[in-house]
Amino acid sequence: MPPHARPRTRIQARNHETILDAALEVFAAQGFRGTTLDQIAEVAGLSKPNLLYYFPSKEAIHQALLADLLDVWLDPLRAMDEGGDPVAELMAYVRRKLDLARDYPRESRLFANEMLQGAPRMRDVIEGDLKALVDDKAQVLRLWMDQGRIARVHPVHLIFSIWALTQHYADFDVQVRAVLGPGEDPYPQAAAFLEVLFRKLLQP
Amino acid sequence: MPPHARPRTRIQARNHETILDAALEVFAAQGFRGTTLDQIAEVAGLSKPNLLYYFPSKEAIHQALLADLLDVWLDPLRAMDEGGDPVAELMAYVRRKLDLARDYPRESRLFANEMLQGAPRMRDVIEGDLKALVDDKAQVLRLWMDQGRIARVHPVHLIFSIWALTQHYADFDVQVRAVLGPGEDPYPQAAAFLEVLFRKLLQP
DNA sequence: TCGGCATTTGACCATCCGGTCAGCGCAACG
DNA sequence: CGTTGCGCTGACCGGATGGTCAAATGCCGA
Repeated sequence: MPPHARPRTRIQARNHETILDAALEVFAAQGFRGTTLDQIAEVAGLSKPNLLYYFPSKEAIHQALLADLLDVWLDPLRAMDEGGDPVAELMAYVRRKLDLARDYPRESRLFANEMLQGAPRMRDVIEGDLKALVDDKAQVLRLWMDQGRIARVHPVHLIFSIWALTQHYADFDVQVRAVLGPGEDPYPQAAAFLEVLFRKLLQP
Repeated sequence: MPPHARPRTRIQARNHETILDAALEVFAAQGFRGTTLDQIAEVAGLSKPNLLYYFPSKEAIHQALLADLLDVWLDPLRAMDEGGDPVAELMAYVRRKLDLARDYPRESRLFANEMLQGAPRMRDVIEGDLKALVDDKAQVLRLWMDQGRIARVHPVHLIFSIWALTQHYADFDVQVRAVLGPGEDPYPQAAAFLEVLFRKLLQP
């Protein structure tokens, strides 16, 4: 019987991972509908029926990727500590988010694809966990603003701006590199630029 | 003979437009591979063979959309005038770009889709016209910085930041609205937020 | 009114796609 | 050494998909 539950043997663990990695590659670039099982199979170096031995359907592979995604994605925001120094906490968040964009661009693009399509498979999480977390952190930001420790701006749009500016480097990588010219590494420049931008913005 | 050239009669003009509008709708949400001619046909209210009477292929419809796109997209940047007041010019660019995101979100998403896929059908334009325009405007920005009229930051990343922050509201519309809560119009808030952000960033 | 061209469509085709299934090779174990 | 069950595959299926075509319909000027 196909192991549609969590991996149990070593072979299952390895192939599970191989398939998810290949699927991430293709889904991130082509979106859900644009991706075929054959493409995933080829990237994974496995046969199509073998894919379906480990996952019950294309849907299930996609779901598995999305399920893992949001946790990793929101971790840096969760780490923002009310007790720390406001500017330092926010700058650390920006830096971690930019590192995520650099180190996990495929995950960023998978997420972007889902958003572009109207989040048909993530609505619940977005309106639930994500909104709750943002509301929570927005309260922290408001507190810091009330205390005069950072400038008063719309706290949710402040968070949006961090998302937009960091994910842009992963999602629009081709454009960024084409415009900067070959040989330029965008990320150190981006880090320096965002450092200045947010420091100025937050200055009370 | 099918009019695969530019529209000549009134009917051709109307149907050309109807098809492109419907195609924009679907391509923007599903990407190129994820879109089917049947979907476009249904949105357009035409039969599939009729679509192919006006365009030789699905590719051709997509190409037609992309060809129109970049011009509209880059117009506000082109309008940035070396002779004007630096901060006013940049703020006007931000505002126009945000208006574009609000009024033409489908175009923004079509572009985003293309970028996510690695710009397979736009590489040339990106590396050619787009890069040339950005290089040109970056020179203007450097001049303004040399004159001490705006703060010194990486000019290309400054442009990136305008793109990222404005397009985010179109591309991630679902997320933005879900997090802000129902009934909130993101755009006035975004306009106010970006006004503050860029004014502070540009302050010498 | 009528001839001719523009427009539209139903039927069709080859290919692709997600998914199924019977069975093969093989290692573990009695 | 036979059996059992995991991992894997070739062949296949029904439906979707991009595209074709001959024929039907609509529109317009002479």
